[in-house]
Amino acid sequence: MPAVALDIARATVLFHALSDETRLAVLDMLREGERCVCDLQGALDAAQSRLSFHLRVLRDAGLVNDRKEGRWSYYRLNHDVLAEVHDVVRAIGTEESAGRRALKVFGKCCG
Amino acid sequence: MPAVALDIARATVLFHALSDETRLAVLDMLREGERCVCDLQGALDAAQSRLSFHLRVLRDAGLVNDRKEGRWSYYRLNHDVLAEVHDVVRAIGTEESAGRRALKVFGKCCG
DNA sequence: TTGATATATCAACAAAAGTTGGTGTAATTA
DNA sequence: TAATTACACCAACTTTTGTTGATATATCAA
Repeated sequence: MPAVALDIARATVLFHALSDETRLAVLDMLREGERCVCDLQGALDAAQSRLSFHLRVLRDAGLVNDRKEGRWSYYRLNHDVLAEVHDVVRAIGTEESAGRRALKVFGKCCG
Repeated sequence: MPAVALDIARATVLFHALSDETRLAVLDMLREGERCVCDLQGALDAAQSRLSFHLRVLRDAGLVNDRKEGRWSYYRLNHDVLAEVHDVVRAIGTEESAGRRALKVFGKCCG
């Protein structure tokens, strides 16, 4: 019996959003902070509609938030949802044995 | 400049392997320990070739290891690779600012 | 040896995801 | 106001993934 139940449907959406090179490149850029679409476009050399498509996937999964200012849209990481992903991964590596939690990994960094 | 460089190609493979309900259900079962394919098949009610396909995706990504014994194949989680995923997620949520690492999240569980 | 079981793999097909080029709209500048 | 910019969204198409049913192989049991 798992220590923490996995919400498999939700996890699938999150991991799917993370499973594309363009989207990961976007997230990688957003590590440094908020960016407008035009910046991302320039840096990633992706066609505008393509980038827009990927940003929507990220936004729908909740991994990024956006904000409109004038004619620009600014995107930024949603750290809460990144933390959610983090927890999901941790849950997969955790089992319940003999009635109490046993961490199989992550000992170095997680309580 | 990111605190930890992301290996985007590798991360894509890992997240892709995690982005399917059947595969996550398999991993969820393996949290409790090693299982033979027949057990997984019974529990997940998946056609044999379908399950075999998904196990291969997981194995190719390194998320599970397998072992053959008689006519059974046993699969188990590869905790090292789960830890790798964990680190990737953590890296995405981490930025470098003013020359030193700044964790934006994960404060509760990670150093 | 014959037959059954466990599982991998393959080819054909179906479904989902990603790309491209175009259109629409709001904001901005000339 | 007219032209331009930033961006979302759509339809058609391409590519990638996943499913199904069949076949192949190894092991084990009778």
